[in-house]
Amino acid sequence: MIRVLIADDQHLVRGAIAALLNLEDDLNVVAECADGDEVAAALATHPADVALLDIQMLRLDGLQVAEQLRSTHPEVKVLILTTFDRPGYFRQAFEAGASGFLVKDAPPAELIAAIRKIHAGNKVVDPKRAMLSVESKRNPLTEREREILEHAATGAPVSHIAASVHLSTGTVRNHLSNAIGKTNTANRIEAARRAKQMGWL
Amino acid sequence: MIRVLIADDQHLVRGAIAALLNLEDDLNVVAECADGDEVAAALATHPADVALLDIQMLRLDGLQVAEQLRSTHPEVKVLILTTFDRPGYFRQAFEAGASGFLVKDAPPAELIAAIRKIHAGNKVVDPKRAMLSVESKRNPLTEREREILEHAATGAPVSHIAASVHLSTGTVRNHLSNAIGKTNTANRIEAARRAKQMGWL
DNA sequence: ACCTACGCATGACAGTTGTCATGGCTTCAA
DNA sequence: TTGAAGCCATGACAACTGTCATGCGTAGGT
Repeated sequence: MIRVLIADDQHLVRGAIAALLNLEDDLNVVAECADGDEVAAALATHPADVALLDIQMLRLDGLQVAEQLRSTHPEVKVLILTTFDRPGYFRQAFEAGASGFLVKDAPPAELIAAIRKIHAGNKVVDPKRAMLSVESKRNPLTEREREILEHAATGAPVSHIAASVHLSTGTVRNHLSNAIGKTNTANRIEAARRAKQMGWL
Repeated sequence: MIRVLIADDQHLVRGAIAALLNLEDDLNVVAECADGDEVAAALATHPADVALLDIQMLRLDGLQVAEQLRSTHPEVKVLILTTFDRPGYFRQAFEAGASGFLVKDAPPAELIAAIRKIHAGNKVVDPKRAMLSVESKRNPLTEREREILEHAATGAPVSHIAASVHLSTGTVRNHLSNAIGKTNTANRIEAARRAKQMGWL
């Protein structure tokens, strides 16, 4: 019997996936978490073999949880789930110690198969995605550029960004200009979009 | 036995919800659709009592399908499902003839209860959301403003927008300026975000 | 027929943004 | 120690953006 933990911020999806998995004779959902920061506590009372972690969670995202589990619960295998298939996620997932990576667009049978494979000690890798990942480069943005780009994504003018980061407007514009260059885009908005898409943000 | 159709572009979520519903003795998932434009065909071969429609679908979204079903299959009750709880969606759902509206964040039991209520001829309304909806105004944007704002959301410069809409740059800027005014924001980016949030886009 | 709302367009002005050159400061590795 | 890389800052220029006044045409409603 494979014990499964599910972490996903959408209650309905979480419950539905649990129902799906419990239909399998060899799978048993032992815990459900609405956010990443509940995972550790859940594992303490409900030990699991495989953790299904959604990337998009409010307080602590799936990648961070995976990173955490690697040291605190190395016996728990991690399968990262995500709604959006961004190139950077794939690499980040495995860097964080995950054993598998699956998009929510995949057929249910694939999820079930993936859980079994992972439990058996194998990695679950989509060849197509793996190829893409090789091409996608590592985050070229500096800490500051990331920080400022995040503010820019909200549409805030330079003056606001500068104020909230405690920098001069000139410096902010320099950082933005750098980010625009590195993302190969034409303005801060596209830069922010691209960076997010690449998983750099 | 209540026959249910599910339309959601994420295969895993679709299948999982189906599994969840099939656990109930009085519910039976008779069809699954990956996009809104498959619903009509599915209903032709698999008549259903209740249609679960996700708003976010690529080719034909849940609201459009609801609108369509109102005339072509008035006997099918519609329950709109959505990931994002935007004020405008709620109103739009009922304007499109839906019998219920549920966020994917709701507990699974609530979905099941909602389906039964709807099948019994009742409307499913979350009181909190209904209150919000009263306050939220109807879309004040004109067709053109919407169209241009959508382009602006991608970060494209005015010149690009103008080219792809076949207008002069001056006109585009006027439309944007109007949209910015109507959304009570400071620039096109914030305007686009606000409009999306309000369900105006 | 008249008013209103919408779409389209220009031109002009001020403000914001992207780029560049340049310089000073720190940290880290060769 | 020297150099590279990052961070911060100025100042200046060109380009882009938001606003406003003004005008014309078309459709809808009264």
